[in-house]
Amino acid sequence: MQRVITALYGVTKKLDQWYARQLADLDLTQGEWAVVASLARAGEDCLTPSQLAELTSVAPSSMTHRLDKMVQRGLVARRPDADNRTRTLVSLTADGWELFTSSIRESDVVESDVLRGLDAEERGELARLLEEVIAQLDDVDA
Amino acid sequence: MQRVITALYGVTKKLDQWYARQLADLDLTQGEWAVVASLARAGEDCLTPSQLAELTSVAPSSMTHRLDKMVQRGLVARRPDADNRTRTLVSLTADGWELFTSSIRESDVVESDVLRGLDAEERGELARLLEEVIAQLDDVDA
DNA sequence: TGCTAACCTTTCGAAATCGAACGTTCGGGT
DNA sequence: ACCCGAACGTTCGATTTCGAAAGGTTAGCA
Repeated sequence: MQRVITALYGVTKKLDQWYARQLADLDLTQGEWAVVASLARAGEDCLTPSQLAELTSVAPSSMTHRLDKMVQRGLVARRPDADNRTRTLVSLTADGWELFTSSIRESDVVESDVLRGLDAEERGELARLLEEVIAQLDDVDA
Repeated sequence: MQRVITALYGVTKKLDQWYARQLADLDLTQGEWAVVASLARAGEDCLTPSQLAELTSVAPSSMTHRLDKMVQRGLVARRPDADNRTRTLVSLTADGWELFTSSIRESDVVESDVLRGLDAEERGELARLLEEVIAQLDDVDA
């Protein structure tokens, strides 16, 4: 079913363009936004650079540089883990949180625009099918 | 519906890993494969570097370098367009075609693996929903 | 014809990314 | 107590990518 894969990449390509446009206003890279969003989702728990690299599909060495920039900009903070001194914990600063909460509204608008063509039932069905595919892929990986 | 977007990116992320693994055997980048596939899909018609850049979501200047490497490797060929001399036409060489046809079988295997969890009807439904979303996004762009 | 605006490709410097190697630290085994 | 393998973050050099500017070509228009 080449058709499914083509459609999949078509949607994500469009979606990337959407996000790139929105993020340009915030002077943020998609990768940097992925870091902010990951940390926000983690909530109180901090994440390590390795975890962030894994979550955002990037090499650990790239994450080092990315975090350097974001620390310098005051969005995130690094601090050593008291329990395991090989680890470093990364967390959102107050500015980072503010940037997240202020831009999440825009993001909501985007998502509703993206899915405007589908009613609630169709959205649920789409999510279900995609999650089914993910589950299969997870099994194959393991 | 954050759930849909999350699932979407989840699938494409897994899918990218899949393709990266398969392509590693051919010593090909995903970007290079995208060029080969685009040219193959175009068939007899040649494509310009700009078109390839657009199709593969990359800057034109990046495509120049990418094509340099692929020409040197003998996968594609550049030749001037007789009708419009600002244009350059890119086409697959015999080696490029061979690489495409030989690897397309692997690709088919991958895709059937990816969608193993869905029956024919579900696949059709998934494709339909995704294409609906694309149509909406196209409208918004225009 | 001559001129201008637009387009296509390439070149160039800057930035991001990657893979490999390194130093440090943790945990298990002897 | 000691050593060794594994994990973690970082540094380094090489590769890839991007944005801006340059060079060359076409099409429209006076």
